[in-house]
Amino acid sequence: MESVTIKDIAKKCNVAVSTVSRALNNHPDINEQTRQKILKAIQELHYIPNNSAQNLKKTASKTIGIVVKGADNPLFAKMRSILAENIAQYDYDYYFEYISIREDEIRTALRLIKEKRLKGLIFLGGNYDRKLEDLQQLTVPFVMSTVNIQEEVPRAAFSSVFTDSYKESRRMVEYLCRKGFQKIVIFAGSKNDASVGNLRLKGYLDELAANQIPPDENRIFFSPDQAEDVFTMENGYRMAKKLIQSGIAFDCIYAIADAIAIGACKALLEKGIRIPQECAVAGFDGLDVTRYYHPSITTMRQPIEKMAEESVRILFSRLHKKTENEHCEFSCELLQRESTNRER
Amino acid sequence: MESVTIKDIAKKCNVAVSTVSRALNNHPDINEQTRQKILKAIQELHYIPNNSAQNLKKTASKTIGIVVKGADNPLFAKMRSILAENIAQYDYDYYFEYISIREDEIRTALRLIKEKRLKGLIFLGGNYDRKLEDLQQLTVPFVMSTVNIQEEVPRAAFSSVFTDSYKESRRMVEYLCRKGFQKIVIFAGSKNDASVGNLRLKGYLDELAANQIPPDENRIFFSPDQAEDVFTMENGYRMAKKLIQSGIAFDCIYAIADAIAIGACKALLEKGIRIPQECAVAGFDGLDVTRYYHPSITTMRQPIEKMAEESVRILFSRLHKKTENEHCEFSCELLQRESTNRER
DNA sequence: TTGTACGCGTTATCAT
DNA sequence: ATGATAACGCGTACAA
Repeated sequence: MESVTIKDIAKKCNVAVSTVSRALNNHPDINEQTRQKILKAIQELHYIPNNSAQNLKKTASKTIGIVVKGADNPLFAKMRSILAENIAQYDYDYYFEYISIREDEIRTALRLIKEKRLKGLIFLGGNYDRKLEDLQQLTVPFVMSTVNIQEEVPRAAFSSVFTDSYKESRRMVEYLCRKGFQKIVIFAGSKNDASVGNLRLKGYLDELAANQIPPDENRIFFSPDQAEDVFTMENGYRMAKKLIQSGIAFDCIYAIADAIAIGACKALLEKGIRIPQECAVAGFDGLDVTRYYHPSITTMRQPIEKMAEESVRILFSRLHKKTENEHCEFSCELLQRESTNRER
Repeated sequence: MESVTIKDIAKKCNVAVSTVSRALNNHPDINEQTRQKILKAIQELHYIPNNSAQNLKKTASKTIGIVVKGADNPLFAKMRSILAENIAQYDYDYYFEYISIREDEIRTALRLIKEKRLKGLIFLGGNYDRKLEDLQQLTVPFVMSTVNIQEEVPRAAFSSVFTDSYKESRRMVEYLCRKGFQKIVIFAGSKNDASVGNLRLKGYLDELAANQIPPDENRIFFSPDQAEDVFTMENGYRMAKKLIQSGIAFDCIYAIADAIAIGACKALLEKGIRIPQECAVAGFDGLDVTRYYHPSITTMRQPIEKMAEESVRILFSRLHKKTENEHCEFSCELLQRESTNRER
């Protein structure tokens, strides 16, 4: 049970703990022989430094923390590796912390700053209704990546990298209208959604209005209230079943997320409803699988690779050059695929 | 920069640090008034305990560590929540650590045991060629979940929850043979694979032999050597393209992972090759998306929910009842879907 | 080049 | 009920 500490190494080698510490941290002023002796002892006793003690002692570290909210979001899996690569290029370490949708990312961040002596932070995902007060507690530079922050919060209080969910949603609906679809059903998030789901719905409504298509409550399908189950294929599948049963007329389904779109496709195809001839389908986010589905699915791709790179760039610009907070908006890429490819 | 510590709280409240500590940790012997006063100060100053210091001081904790190797493996995403729920039922905390394929999970575990004063460990993913010596370093009970350990290692040295990749692979191939497929191509892992990929390939070869089908080197397609890119749709897509171009005759593709199967399906469908009429497709693991693909994809589903539950059960049996190491094998469920549903 | 001693923030063990 | 203090494992300033 009792694990081997730096003292055990020191004792075994007949040196002081400080000498062991020097050997560990590659200090220059140490005899090569004693260093080798110590390294050997470390090997033999399977010594591993206690990171808690290290962090407690250290007054600073070259570490960037990344708080990921929603570990199962497939978008974030890709960003992870890119963030890691880019941060490593600055000769910094990084530390990922995954939290669930229910946890408070600011609180998590505060804990990490203390615990790991972080130099900076990157947030992936999270709520867009943060208060200024919350943000001001953060004592190190940080970048909100793929998060929409409420407009009331002064932009000088934080950096961000984002896409405009509302605008891009309008773009998608504008494209669908241009394609000639008249009866576009939306598979939205839950009614109490305070995040991208709501913004995308708003974009849908406004763009329909702009195209002189009167809004129809029957064509809005809300997800169940459990936030966990919204971005799933099963959810899309169920909503499409309900739609088909309802008898409501439709020629296109616009899902606010790709997973929902895939579930919808399956329900349609099962019923022998052809895509896009009888019903088109469009998703959102640009998951890889939309390309490999058959038919391939039209989607609005978020440039997550570039967004990850830019997040790191902004953070280190703040860190090294003491620059002000920056905000960088990225445009989505409309990927026109088979699922909406119908001649007018 | 200077964060608020327990001393600051003590000073503000005119009490000793030990009193603050008592308030924090719900000690019984403390005046309710002073407790309230302290709690209020904590709120106001936004105090958060330094977890490193806590862990350093604590001699024990009620925490289970979970080392996840391969964060992007979609299988593990689901197990996460189930593990969390089950551990919480025992009134224990849990701590997830995600590591890449290249990192050493034993080393990570050793570090965590010290750092977090872990009571037990669960491993998700990881190599199956661990040595006894490695395992013996672990000073707390642990369960290898969804990992295959080399057979030379004495079973008394560890607990495990697993499916038999070799056997289940044979079952899949046996099913495909029974369905009457004669020219089954396998999309395998990389040539130097030392894990499930290799075992599934072996199962394929042996089962073909058992069905008097002579092995054909041309029907074995290896993935490129970069381990990162094996379990991807793109990999399956490319392999299928190569297969089609090669002119090799085939009536079925068996992919050692669902993602690979999906990529393969797309390549076939793009070329107008009908599934399963002209070529059947089968995957492995039981990802949700196989059900929603069109055609739905036959796969061998790992009962990950039950496996997660059992892992926790075994661990706490070891912890509480001091039981010996256990090994629990789970059977996969063959999900017969449209992609192989052809009349003989 | 190496050893001694202090402090990081917290909890536990004594006193009071 | 509360306060003073040692100890957790490590890094570092300073002394030797």
